[in-house]
Amino acid sequence: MTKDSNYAKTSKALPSGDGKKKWTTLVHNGVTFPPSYKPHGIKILYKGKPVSLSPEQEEVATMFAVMRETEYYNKPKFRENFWNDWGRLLGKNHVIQNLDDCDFTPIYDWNLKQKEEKKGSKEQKSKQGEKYMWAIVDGVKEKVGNFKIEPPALFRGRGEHPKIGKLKRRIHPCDITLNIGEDAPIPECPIPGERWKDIKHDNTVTWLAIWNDPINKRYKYVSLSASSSQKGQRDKEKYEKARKLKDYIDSIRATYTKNFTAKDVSKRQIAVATYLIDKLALRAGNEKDDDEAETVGCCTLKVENVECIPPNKLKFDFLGKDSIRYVNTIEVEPPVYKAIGQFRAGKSNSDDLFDELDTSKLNAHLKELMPDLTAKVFRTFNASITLDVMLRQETRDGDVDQKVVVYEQANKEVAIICNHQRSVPKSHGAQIGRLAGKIEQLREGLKELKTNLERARKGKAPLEGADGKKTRNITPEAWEKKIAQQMKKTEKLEGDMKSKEEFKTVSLGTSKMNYLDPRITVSWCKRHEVPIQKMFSKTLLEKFTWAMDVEPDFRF
DNA sequence: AGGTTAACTTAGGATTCTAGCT
DNA sequence: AGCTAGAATCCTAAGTTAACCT
Repeated sequence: MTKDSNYAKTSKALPSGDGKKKWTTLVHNGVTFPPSYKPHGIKILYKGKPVSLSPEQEEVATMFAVMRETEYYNKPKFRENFWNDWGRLLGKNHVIQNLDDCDFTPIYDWNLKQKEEKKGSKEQKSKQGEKYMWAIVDGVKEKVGNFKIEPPALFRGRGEHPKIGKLKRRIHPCDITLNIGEDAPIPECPIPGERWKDIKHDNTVTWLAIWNDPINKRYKYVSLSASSSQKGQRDKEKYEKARKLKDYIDSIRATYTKNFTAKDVSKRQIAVATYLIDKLALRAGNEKDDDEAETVGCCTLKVENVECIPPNKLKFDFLGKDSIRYVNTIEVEPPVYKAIGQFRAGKSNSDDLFDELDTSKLNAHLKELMPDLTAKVFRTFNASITLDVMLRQETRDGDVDQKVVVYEQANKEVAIICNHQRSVPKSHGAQIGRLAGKIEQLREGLKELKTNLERARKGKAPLEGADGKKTRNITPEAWEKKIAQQMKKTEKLEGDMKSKEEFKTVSLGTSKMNYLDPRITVSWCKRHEVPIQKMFSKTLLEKFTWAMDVEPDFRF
């Protein structure tokens, strides 16, 4: 027992997850910290003249300088917030009086060169930190997820976040509370002369370390990796709950359909909101503070986010999680159309569509329909059932690659339902260009082949190739075969190009990682003799170990 | 009843790795 | 062998949920 630690006893925890016991023994080595700042001494220019900076001022200037090629750099809010924090470090009487007269090019160039040099000498990928990588939970060695404490940086919030560009200060051991087994040795603080904030022994929670985020008023946690049995267990429970929804969904749908026309507005709003969450896989939509980006989910939809298009279509247009835009026009049952019209009536654009509703009321209602049901369960359900049904319907006998295409098609459908997007890859334009070029080349080649076919039919020798090479003298049938091959090749490339264009903003990974019950994929692989390695990367295989022994006839 | 806090899941972008090409 | 596109992994922001507080 190490109850004689020098650390203050923490007062009883407030809400702590579900309060259930998460482990019996827990041993780990704490966390690591980024290296302290090494000043480079490169001077920036102010109104064209070099300026010396203190190491602290230089560190923050460097964070800004290296972001020159990012979208953030020219955002007024980003510059304003950065200048606020950096200006404070410079002090009121500093030579530098405004940001726009600063030229960070010397530091930017220095950084480019550093990166180049690092690439050249790809040494030191040493396994330092190896000991931090593992925890022992109930006697089992498990991987730790994120034992590296976040380095200081300029805050990169998504979308129009009011705090972008603010300095996220360095985290020290005195910010970190560790959670560890009572009998485990307390990890030595990795920074000499410093000490942890606190040590806890709370086995009702899963985190190993916690600190307060300096930018937003929220906690950051260190916990086990997704491959741990603890996380695996939770993951399985999540999918089991979503499967349970299958038994209730018909009655839930009947209930909300009936309530589309309820007299009570609140009841009607709950019905329509539940419908949207079910049909469109919308997120619940919690209230957000003024110091966050303005995004919405179902319960926080504004009047301006939903347009009624006669006779019975709704157009949704809003910024959701991560400020990703959701645009979708759907046809709805007339009672839904009518209800939405009623909710919009007499309000201004920025008013709440569901003024009688919030996530706690909604979830409270869902719990009456099915034990432990919450809004997010519908997303999991929708995604997984879609994959299960599509794979059963679409998979044909054939080669593995064709089956994988079917899977990706289903995966893509899910990603679209869930609105999982990515930004267009930088090289997308070039890639499309290259494909188009190849297709053009093939078409030219095709012309030549056709000419030669005609000539062969007339008994003439083939033309000299465009590349100046002599072409063999072959039969018309052989030319026809070549032409058919070439056309197939062209069609394939055209297909590639079309799907590349279609997929350019669709992100498949998020649903695979978080929404698709891995047992659907594993059982499908077993039924169709597709190696599971083809579907899951190494880390996903580790995350989904709990699903690997599923029966081939598993249905979600 | 509504606000706050805590804990855990989900998310896209950045960075790093790797396989399949010249 | 060296390059590079795309995949994999890393990073950390931004959601959801429920219990507690007032």
